[in-house]
Amino acid sequence: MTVRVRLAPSPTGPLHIGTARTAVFNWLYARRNKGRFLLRIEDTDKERSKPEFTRNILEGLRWLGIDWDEEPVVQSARGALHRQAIADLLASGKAYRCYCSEAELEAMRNARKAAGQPPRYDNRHRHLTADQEAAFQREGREAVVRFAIDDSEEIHWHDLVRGPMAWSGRDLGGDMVIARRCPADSIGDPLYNLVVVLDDAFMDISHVIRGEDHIANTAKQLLLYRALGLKAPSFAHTPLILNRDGRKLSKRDGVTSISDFQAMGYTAEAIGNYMGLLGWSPPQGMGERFTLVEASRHFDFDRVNRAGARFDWDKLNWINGQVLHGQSSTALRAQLEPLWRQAGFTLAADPAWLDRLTGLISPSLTLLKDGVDQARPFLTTPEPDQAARDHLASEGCRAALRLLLEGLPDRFDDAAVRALLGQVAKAAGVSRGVLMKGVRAALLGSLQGPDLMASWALLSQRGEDRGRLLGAID
RNA sequence: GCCCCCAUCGUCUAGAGGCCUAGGACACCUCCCUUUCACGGAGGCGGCAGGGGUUCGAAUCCCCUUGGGGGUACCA
Repeated sequence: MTVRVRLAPSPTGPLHIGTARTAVFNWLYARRNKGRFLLRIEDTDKERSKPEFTRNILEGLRWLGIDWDEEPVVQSARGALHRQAIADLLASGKAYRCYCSEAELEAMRNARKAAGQPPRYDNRHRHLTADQEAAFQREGREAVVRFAIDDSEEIHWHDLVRGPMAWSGRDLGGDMVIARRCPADSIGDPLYNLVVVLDDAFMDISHVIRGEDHIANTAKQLLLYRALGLKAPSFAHTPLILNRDGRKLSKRDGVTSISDFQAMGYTAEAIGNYMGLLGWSPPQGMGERFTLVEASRHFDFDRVNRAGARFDWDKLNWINGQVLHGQSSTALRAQLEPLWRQAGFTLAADPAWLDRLTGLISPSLTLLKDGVDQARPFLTTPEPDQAARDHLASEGCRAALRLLLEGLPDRFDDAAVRALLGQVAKAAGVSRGVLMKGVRAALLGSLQGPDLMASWALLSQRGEDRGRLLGAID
């Protein structure tokens, strides 16, 4: 059987990390099984759906390296088909019109709650006589369409992640609404559970891979598949991504959209790697660092965990650092350059020099944007911070720098400069450490940073060292 | 309330009855490298929620308890 999976985001917000992780699992499964990964834009919530969100979602997926194999299906374009299916269900008696008002339903729920029973619809309009219906219509009452669910119904499926699953019809909340309220002579907007079934069948989806928050929906949808005479796909319910408090990660948890992570300087590779690690574990010997393409050679549900996974910034940061550190200076420089320009740095014409600078600061990067602050003292004239100023003002420091300047060779030479450093420290009566720190303060305006000799060499190549040393002593 | 799911170091996880004195990664701590900060290297701290079974033997199987999560929409 050909594997056909899909991601069905609703464009009511930017691509969310949870949706992206679902996308990753679907994509991984499709690629692993030489199947197809499809997209369906669920834009039937007209109020909240926005084209810019669709764009954001598509761009985010592309950025992550998640490609799709067919033109995305747009759900709103299939409304007529959905309504026809509802009409058929109505005609066959599997669905019916319910004329209950919001207030009635509300009262029903409250009464059951008060009686210590689960709130649910009591199916009171399931068997209305023609006279009763006519009476409601004369009153001008609008109706929703409900799909009948018998209490005696026992629903079973084999979940690819969780194994055998069972659900009872009586726990589904009563006959389910499949079309919104509207005048009783027509059919209102088709609702989620019905539409998903219709569209998944239309797209010939073989495996539905989604978060475990959909488990109850699966029970309802299975009933719909049967009523509609459609073949049900296999289901895999993945664990949820949890926030710091162990609850389902939501938009309210701060940074949760892929575009935000991107803007913060996370690499697509790191995000993909980390999402692959949340809920799935690579086979022994594979290690924790992998690209999605690598993971796609091994992905299977037997290594998908059942418990939710807490989102851990520390781990993500570590992975991102690893990705950055593993990049060639040239590749990294290419990504840094736009950020440097954005920061207003004037870049040297010599890309080789920028490559060397990148190589120097690379190990201290966690996020791409860290490269801005790290490169700043090299690409602009630094303003010494308090600690640097204090050190320069310390006993004998400036005198030693003056002495150093006098002996500095025209052409920077590592060995010669090291030797000179020793001589000068001795002559000036300061420790080598004090001198070195002084040089660092003068050159870079800070007491901490990358390797001093390498930094110095870099600056001297741009003819920047002498002036900075001079500037520090007067 | 009701239904469902889940349960190994602080976090992510390995573990499919003896290989477990429970392994790895992140975080944390110590040391090494180093003028400094990082990076890197070497160590360390730290866990099978509890109770019953089953078995010669249980982190692994079963039951109960506890805890956590999800769902209970005329959203998706």
